[in-house]
Amino acid sequence: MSEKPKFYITTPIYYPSDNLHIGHSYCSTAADTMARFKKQTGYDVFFLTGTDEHGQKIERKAAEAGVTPQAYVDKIVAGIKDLWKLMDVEYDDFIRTTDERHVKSVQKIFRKLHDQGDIYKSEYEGLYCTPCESFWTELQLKDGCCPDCGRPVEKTREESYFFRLSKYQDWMINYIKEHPDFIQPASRATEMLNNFLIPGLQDLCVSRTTIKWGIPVDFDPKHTVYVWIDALTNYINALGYGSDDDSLYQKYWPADIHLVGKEIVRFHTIIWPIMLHALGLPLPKQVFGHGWLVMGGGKMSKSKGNVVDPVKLCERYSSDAVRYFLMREMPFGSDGEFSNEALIRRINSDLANDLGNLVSRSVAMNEKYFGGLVQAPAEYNELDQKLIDLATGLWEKVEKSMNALQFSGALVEIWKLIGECNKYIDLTMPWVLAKNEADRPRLGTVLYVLLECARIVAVLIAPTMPRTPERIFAQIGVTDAEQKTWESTKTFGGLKPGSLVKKGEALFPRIDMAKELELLEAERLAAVAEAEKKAAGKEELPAPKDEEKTVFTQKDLCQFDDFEKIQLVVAKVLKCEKVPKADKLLMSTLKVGDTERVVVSGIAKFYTPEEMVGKKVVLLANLAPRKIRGVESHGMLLCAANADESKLSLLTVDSDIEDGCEIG
RNA sequence: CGCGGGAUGGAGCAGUCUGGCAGCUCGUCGGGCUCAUAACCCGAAGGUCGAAGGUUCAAAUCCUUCUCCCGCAACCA
Repeated sequence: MSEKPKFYITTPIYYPSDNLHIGHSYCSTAADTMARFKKQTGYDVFFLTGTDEHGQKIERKAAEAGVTPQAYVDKIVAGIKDLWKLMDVEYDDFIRTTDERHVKSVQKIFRKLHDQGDIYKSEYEGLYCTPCESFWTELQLKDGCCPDCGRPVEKTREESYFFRLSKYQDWMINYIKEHPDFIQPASRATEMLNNFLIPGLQDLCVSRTTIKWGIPVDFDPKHTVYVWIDALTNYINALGYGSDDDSLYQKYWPADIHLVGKEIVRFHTIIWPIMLHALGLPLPKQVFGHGWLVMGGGKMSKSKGNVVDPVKLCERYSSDAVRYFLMREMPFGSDGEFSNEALIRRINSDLANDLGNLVSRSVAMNEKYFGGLVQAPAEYNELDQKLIDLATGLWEKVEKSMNALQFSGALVEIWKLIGECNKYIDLTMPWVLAKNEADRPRLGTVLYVLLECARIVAVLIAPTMPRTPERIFAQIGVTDAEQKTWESTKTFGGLKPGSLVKKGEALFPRIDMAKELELLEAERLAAVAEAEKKAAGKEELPAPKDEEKTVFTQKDLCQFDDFEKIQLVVAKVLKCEKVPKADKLLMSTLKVGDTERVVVSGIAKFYTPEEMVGKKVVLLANLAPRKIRGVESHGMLLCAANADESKLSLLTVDSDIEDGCEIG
């Protein structure tokens, strides 16, 4: 018995702080398509996905919802699993970082790295700048002082465990240079080397004492394992690495492909490999960083109402259509724009007009002219042969593209055959042949060629569109398993004469673009209104329900003397401009009584310089000056901001009062 | 001078590594066909390939400089 070659592919474990959007679907669809393709071409495939459930953000979200973190993620994860089911993402395992198996293994790995000296406890002696709230390494210090503010750094009592990334830096650089296929697309490798590796790696903080929702360090329980070791090791923990039964690990590791978004390439190509190397384990063969789906109006965000919900799209247009669009629209690896218009255009032209209509007309003619009975082909002429050669040679081109993860390229090749088939109908004109009894054999041959091509197409699109092939088979009269194998596309004649074709409903009904866009736009507006209503409700009524409450945690008490030190005054904005080479900073010239001063604030994302001018704002006047991006800032403008800083509001005075007035 | 990516007919993209008539899809216009989901097939219009300079018999492609866009990093007293 010959062993099948193995293939292990993973998606990132997604962060279930909220429902997933179309970007996550994109990544998972790609992984699923690849997994299906490999299965179809004879591999023993293991496809892993999952969720990364720890950390502060989820802790906070759960508190806002008034439930435990576990209950919170359980609910989101259930939704994620439903989504994958809806989209036919067929994983072999779904790992959750709250799984017992994962927790145990993380603790074991942490301990092992600690015992062998790769993880150490640090005290930060002399390396903390209190005003900057930043830790610095020896290398970063300027003349022994904080490189940011130039003030002396202090000691801190806060302790953390650190992973010795720096120790492996040179090894990592060499590895990347010697394995050009390790990071794909190749431009990402350059980016990693120039941006992070060559400037030098810092040791990585791998534990926190301030976060409670996470995996405790078993030999030092006041520490919680911080994201890196927790999240990244899922790829081996899911296989049972280090457990009583590590047979899956033995069989499938190292991974053939880690599919990741470009934003996390860095973690997967620097931190993760070094971790594995330190553990004495082999590295994944390839990390592929795919691009993002960007919206016309910029990145997706709730308040813009441009978050695309894959559930809605799949329900409306079928998951196969959505999967096709995602895989076809942009070359894998680069960014692509998502729009409803583009989606509908693809569905209409590629799926309805080209593929759906081809099947429909071929089947209809066979029914009309032969009562549905598939004819045995007579001799093939030159025209037939050309089409046949194209069809039977297609698998090779598709394999080549698919193996390079060029999903769109593979689909383009398949659609060339579909196009040629449509042309073939025009050239052979079956409806003319049908008029002449003598042409019956020729007519039968033409229709056979068409139906057989449809069969080949159906087999080849299966990885991307798992449902459509069966619908095509049902119409063209394919019933046997061996007519559906990858192998069967290499020779012409899989379709059996004497089978019965049967016209079914349209594979992909045409969509009325104008009407549909209008509908979708109306829905979008409704969603925005909903979001705004929610946001407004949040401000007016402190806590209407268990929904979206802002958590308030009171800090340590402060004495009146402490408060007395602070000098707040009214200031008038005379002039305001952007700080060059900084997107978040505005530089305002303020009038305070008979004096003027310049203050830099991180509010450029929320206010334009023009609208700042003339405002009467609240200034913290006696704050020590600080140089920011080359500009000396004398004080701070008071603002209110929510936790994730998606909203910010400048404090102004309620009625007209002169600048310079004290507040207190 | 932080790092990287991008600029190609109305829209979206390929081609750039390895120079050799500028290509694809959608849209527009004209024609054909009637088997089919008003679909399909053929043809046409439309681009000085972001700008300038250079190398070459020949540049979208190689070199230099510049402009604009997008990510990452930095920045939020």
